[in-house]
Amino acid sequence: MPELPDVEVLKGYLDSTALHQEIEAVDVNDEIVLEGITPDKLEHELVGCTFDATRRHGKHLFVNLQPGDWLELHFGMTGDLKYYKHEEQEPDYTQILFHFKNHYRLAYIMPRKLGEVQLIESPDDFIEENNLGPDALDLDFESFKDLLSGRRGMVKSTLMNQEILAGIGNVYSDEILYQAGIHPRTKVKELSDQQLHQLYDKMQDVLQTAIDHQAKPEQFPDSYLIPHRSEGEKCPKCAGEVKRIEVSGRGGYYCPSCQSK
DNA sequence: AGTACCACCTGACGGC
DNA sequence: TGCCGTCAGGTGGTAC
Repeated sequence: MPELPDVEVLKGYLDSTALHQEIEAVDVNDEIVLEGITPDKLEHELVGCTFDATRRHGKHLFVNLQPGDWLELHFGMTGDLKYYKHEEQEPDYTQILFHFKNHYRLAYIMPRKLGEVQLIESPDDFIEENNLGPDALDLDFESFKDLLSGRRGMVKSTLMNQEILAGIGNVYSDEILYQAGIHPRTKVKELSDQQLHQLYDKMQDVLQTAIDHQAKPEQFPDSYLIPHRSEGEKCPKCAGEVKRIEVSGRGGYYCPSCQSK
C-alpha cells in the first residue's frame, strides 16, 4: 500500500481524525518497529502532547507534537492507520496504539513489521540525513530533468530510487511508465526530450489522480494498469496482455505493445 | 553509478 | 486440512 499517494491519503486521514487531542497513553505491541527509542521513552515523550500538524515527504509521514518534536512514521510494505472508539476492537497487527483523552485511539498497523517509527527533531534534517530526493509531487520539470541527467540506470529503477526523488515505489512506477508509454527497462539517458516531458507529466498526473481517488485501485480510471497488475490480464488500452518483468530485483508489470522499447 | 543478491518479517496463495 | 515454496506495494547492506 504505502507509496506516495497512499501516504498522502493516510496523512489526510490522520489530519481529519487524530489532531489536537491529548495523548494519555501509548502502547507498543512490538518494539521492532521503533527506531532509536524504547517503548517507555516513547510513551514518556508523547503523553500529555497532542498531534498538532502533519507533513509528508515521499513515503514518510511526519507528525508535529505540541509541545515537542516530531514523530516520523514509515509504513513499509503493509502499514496502515485506523482511528476508532476505544470500545471497538483493536485492529489485527496493531504495533503501536495511541490513546487519546477523548476515548478514541489511533492504531499504527503493520503486519510485516518492516516499517519504522521514531522521534526526530526536524523533518528537514531527517530528509537530509537520509539522503532523500525531492518529493515527486513537489518539483517542476526543469528540476526533474536535472535529477535525471547523467543517470545511466533503467528508468523504472531510477523512478524508485528514493535518493533521486522520493515517493515512488514498485506499483506506481509501473503505472507512470504505462501511462507514459515507456518500457520499464529503458535507459534514462536514452529517453528523448519528448519522453522526458511525457514521463514528468504522467508522473504528476498519476500520483495526483491516485490521491484524488483515495489511492484505491478499484476507483481508478479505466485506463489504469494498477487494477490489472498481474500476468495475463488484458491491457486496458489495447487488446494485448500484461506481462511481468524483473527490473532490479523487483517484479514489474507492463504492456509490451503499448510500451515498446 | 548501477545492479544483483541477501536479509529483515510474516501473511497470503497456489500446488500437492 | 496441512505442509511447502514463492511472492509481496518497503529499505539497507555487501559485493562486483
